Amino acid sequence: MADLFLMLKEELKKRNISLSYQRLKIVEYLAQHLCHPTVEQIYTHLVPSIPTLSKTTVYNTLRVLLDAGLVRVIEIEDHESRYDVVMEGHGHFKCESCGCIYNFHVDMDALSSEDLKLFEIKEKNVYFSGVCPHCRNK
Amino acid sequence: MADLFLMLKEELKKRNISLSYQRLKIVEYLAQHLCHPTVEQIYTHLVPSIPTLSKTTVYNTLRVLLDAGLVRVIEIEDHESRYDVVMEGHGHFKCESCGCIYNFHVDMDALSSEDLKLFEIKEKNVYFSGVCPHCRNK
DNA sequence: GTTCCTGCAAAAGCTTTGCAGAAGA
DNA sequence: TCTTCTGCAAAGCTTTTGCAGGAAC
Repeated sequence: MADLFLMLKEELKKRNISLSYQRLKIVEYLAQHLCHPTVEQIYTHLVPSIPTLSKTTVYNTLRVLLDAGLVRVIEIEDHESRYDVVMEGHGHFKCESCGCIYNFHVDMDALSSEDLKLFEIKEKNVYFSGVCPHCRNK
Repeated sequence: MADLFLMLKEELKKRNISLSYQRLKIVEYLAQHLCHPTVEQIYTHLVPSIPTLSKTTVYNTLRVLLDAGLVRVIEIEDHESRYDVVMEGHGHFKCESCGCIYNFHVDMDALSSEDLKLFEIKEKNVYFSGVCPHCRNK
C-alpha cells in the first residue's frame, strides 16, 4: 500500500480540515493500526505522548473524519464502535477468542441480490466471526 | 413459512426453557415482527397489555433466547441491538431514511475468501444500507 | 420448600453535549 | 480579533447487575 498516512493528510488538506497535533496523531494511529481500533485503544495509546488528550477530542476527530468520508464505523456485536480507514472492498473477521479484527478480501460487486433490485444500496458490509489461526493453535 | 411461533415454542420446550406469560409474548412478538425489533420496540409494544413488564425482563428473555441459539443479535451502526429470529442465510438491509431493516437472500456458502482458509468461521453477517423502495418514491 | 422468574433500582459503559479557555489564522 | 479546536464535567442512552418478592412445580 502507498503511504496511507500521507494520503490521508492530503485528503484532509483538500477538504480544508485543519490538522492539529492531536488530529495528526490520531490519523497517524489509524493509518498504522489497520486492526480497527476502538476509541479506547486510540486514547490509551496516545495519552502517554499527549498527556492532556481527552477522549472527547478523539471522538471529535473521528466525527470529523467520518463526516469527511475518510473513515467508516464498524460495529460487530460489541457496544463499542471501531474505526476503519481503508475503504476498499473487504470484509471484517472478528476472532471471538482474542477479539482482534482482520480484513479479508470480498468481491462486493458480486455480492448482491434479486431481492434488492428496487433498493438504492449505499454501503455493503460483511462481518464474519469465529476463531483466528493464531488462537486455533493454542 | 410454517408457523414460526409454534416452532419457537417447540424449540423452547425441547430445551426445557419455561415459558412464562412474558416470555411467551416476547417470542410471539419476535415471530410476528421479522423487521428486527429493538428492546425498546418490544417493550413499548408489550407494555400496554402487560403493564408490569420491565425492560429487564425483555433483556433477560432475549438473553435466554440468545443462549439457546434461537435468536441472533445484529447491530448496524446503531447503538441499539436488534434481534433476529430467522436464522437462514440472509442479509440485512437498513434504510437510512425510515430506519427499517429488511431481509434479503444471500448465498452464504458462496461467500468466502482465500484470505480466511486458516480461520474457523462460525458466523457470517451481511449488512447493507441505503434507501428502500418505499422511501425512494417520496 | 426449592427453584426459577420478574422487575425495581442502581450501576456500568460508550457516546454526546455544553461551555470556557487555549490555540491558530 | 475572530474563528476553530481542545478537553473537563455533566448528561444521555443502552445494557447489565444486585436483590427482594413472587410464581411455579
